[in-house]
Amino acid sequence: MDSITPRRTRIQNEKREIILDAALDVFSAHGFRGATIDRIAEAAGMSKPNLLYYFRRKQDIYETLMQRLLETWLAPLKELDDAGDPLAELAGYIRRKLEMARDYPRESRLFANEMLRGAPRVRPMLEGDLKDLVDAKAKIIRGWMEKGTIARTDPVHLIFAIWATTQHYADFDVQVRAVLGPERGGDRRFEDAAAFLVGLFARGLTPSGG
Amino acid sequence: MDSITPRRTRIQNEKREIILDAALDVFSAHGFRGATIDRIAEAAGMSKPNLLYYFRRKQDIYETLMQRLLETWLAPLKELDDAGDPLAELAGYIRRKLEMARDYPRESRLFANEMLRGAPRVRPMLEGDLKDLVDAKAKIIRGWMEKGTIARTDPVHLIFAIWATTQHYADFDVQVRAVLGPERGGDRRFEDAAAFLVGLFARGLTPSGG
DNA sequence: CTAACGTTTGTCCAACCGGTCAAATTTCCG
DNA sequence: CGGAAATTTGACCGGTTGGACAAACGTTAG
Repeated sequence: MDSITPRRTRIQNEKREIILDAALDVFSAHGFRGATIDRIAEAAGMSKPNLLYYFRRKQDIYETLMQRLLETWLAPLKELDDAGDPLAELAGYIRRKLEMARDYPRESRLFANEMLRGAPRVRPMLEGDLKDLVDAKAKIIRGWMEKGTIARTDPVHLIFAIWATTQHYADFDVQVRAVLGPERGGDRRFEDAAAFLVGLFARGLTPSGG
Repeated sequence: MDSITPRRTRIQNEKREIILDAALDVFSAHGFRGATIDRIAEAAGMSKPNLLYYFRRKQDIYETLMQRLLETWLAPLKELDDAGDPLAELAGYIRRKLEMARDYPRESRLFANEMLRGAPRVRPMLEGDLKDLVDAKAKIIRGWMEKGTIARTDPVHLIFAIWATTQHYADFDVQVRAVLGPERGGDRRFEDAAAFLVGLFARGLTPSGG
């Protein structure tokens, strides 16, 4: 990447943050094509040309957003610790991912949308950084399996399952709420999900016999 | 709904199918806004006005598609049988859903996209038919739990987990392939996923003790 | 104060897009 | 065959959208 970091004024830093936050709203709700510069500008409380003064093209906003997203997205997995107790480590990972689904649903949906579209803007990083990280963590998990601390299964598909089940609560939020109904679909739903998922994976990963 | 079924000629039936298939391609790849009538018409091998002769508005195509999708989407869950062996029934359900992710990825992505956008066109049915079906099947699962055949957990979150893990292989296909790499990301991936998921849920649902 | 620089906006434009329409062509059926 | 109905298309239209631009306005350092 470019090593030149453009000098930015105080106002530039502030406004860029405001724009990025507004853009996250709009992009995550409507997708790249569905989001218009006008809407983002309105959400950011400024005129369209003013917004375009800070980001020259719509793509630039989206790419900046995506770049940041990817960093924060991998953070929870990075914390998975070889030295910790396997089941506790995995339970902690599930909880962290679920908290991200709860606290950063916009980011989750933005990411999901990019994947649905075939990851046109981030495929190289999926095959690079992401694959490397997953491989490294899969190795740790495989180590635990070989020691017999957890049941023997496919570590990569296990990671997929954790991603899928946790992100589901952000990406398919409407469906989750609709099916759970007004009571169980309220704030409780993340605690219920955490209890269920931690239980499911714990039992699913407990070594069967000897 | 309208009880009047419009009379259609042979050509109308054929062309409408061609259009719907082309539209499924385009909508599932680009979303509603990202899909243009021109692209759908091109994919269907006809001119734009010709396409609009069969479907007067873009929305009509989308809604027809969505209506059909919902029917086929719920079919696998409907098959869940009270009288069958609980673990075998659930394993069968997982396999069926995974086969759908493999054989109908466009439908899966179209549905995922609709959910991501907040289900603007199908929310009523989520709260109606879908909720009813899930409630009914959750009752069956709860029955099995009370009989002690499977472990006691939340049946609805269990269904969510099955949906999430299976659809993941269609919706996040790019990511799955990228992380698995060229070898394990080939045709094998669905068999590997099936083996992993059936195992995970089987162990996760086996009653712990007495 | 003032010149230079940073910020903001009204106006404009070309491309795109959903949809219309009338005219041309093809299919169907007696 | 022949005419009516169904099908197909080129041309067109109005609205939207991404983005350009220059002029106006604000800020700040010397």
